[in-house]
Amino acid sequence: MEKVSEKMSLVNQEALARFAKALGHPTRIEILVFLASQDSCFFGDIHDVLPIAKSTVSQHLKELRDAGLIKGEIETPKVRYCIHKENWETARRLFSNLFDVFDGDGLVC
Amino acid sequence: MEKVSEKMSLVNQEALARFAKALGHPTRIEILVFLASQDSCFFGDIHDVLPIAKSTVSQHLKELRDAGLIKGEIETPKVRYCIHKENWETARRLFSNLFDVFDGDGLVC
DNA sequence: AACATTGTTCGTACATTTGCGAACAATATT
DNA sequence: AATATTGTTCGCAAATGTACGAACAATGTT
Repeated sequence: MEKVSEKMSLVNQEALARFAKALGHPTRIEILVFLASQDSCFFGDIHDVLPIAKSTVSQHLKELRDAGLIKGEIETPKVRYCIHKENWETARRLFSNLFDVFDGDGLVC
Repeated sequence: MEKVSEKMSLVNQEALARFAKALGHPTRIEILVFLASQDSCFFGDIHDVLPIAKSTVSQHLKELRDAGLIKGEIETPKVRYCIHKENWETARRLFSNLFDVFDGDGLVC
């Protein structure tokens, strides 16, 4: 394992990979986009726009929660989900740093 | 499945999820960062900086290739890998659009 | 022709992910 | 206390992902 460029140190690889993994399913992207575009975001609303079982929706939400991209809080008897603002910004920055690592003017195959 | 916001149409969800999935492993992030920071990028160079079997490295490279993030071309007897410039830009734009969908000034849980 | 170098592919083993329905928990309503 | 509502959790099955060493392919070198 060699030393890497300075730019690379801007990329927390483990954290980035974890965010990316959470984003790595179409349904989860769809959930995030829906959440990001909604003010109200109960579980039921999310389930209504997806063609899959509620248990599966719940599982995807759990993964997004575990990854830190969303938050869920109980408003009995419902659960309100929304983007986790701080971590969303962190993820944005990590991805931005990753894509900036490649200087497009360099050598290309 | 409801109609979604206009912003959402900027996010090609399938393509984005596919890129994200490819990015969803620390080793693949490491490979990409290494590639992006190198002019020369033979398979062996990549293998040298990773603590895993070459067959596993080859597999990760294949996934990155299949996702379109990198290109590999034979320079006998070596194989030169590098970032796939066009698709890299596409991915950058897709992620950027995704993260921009969330307007941080909206309601938060 | 044998051998070395460079990577890929194959076969295997194990872990993780995805998806579903059924069962469950927590609270509100009759 | 039975019922209804809202989501989560459980248990299962099938598919995918991860990692390794061995075998292989393609070329270059003795």
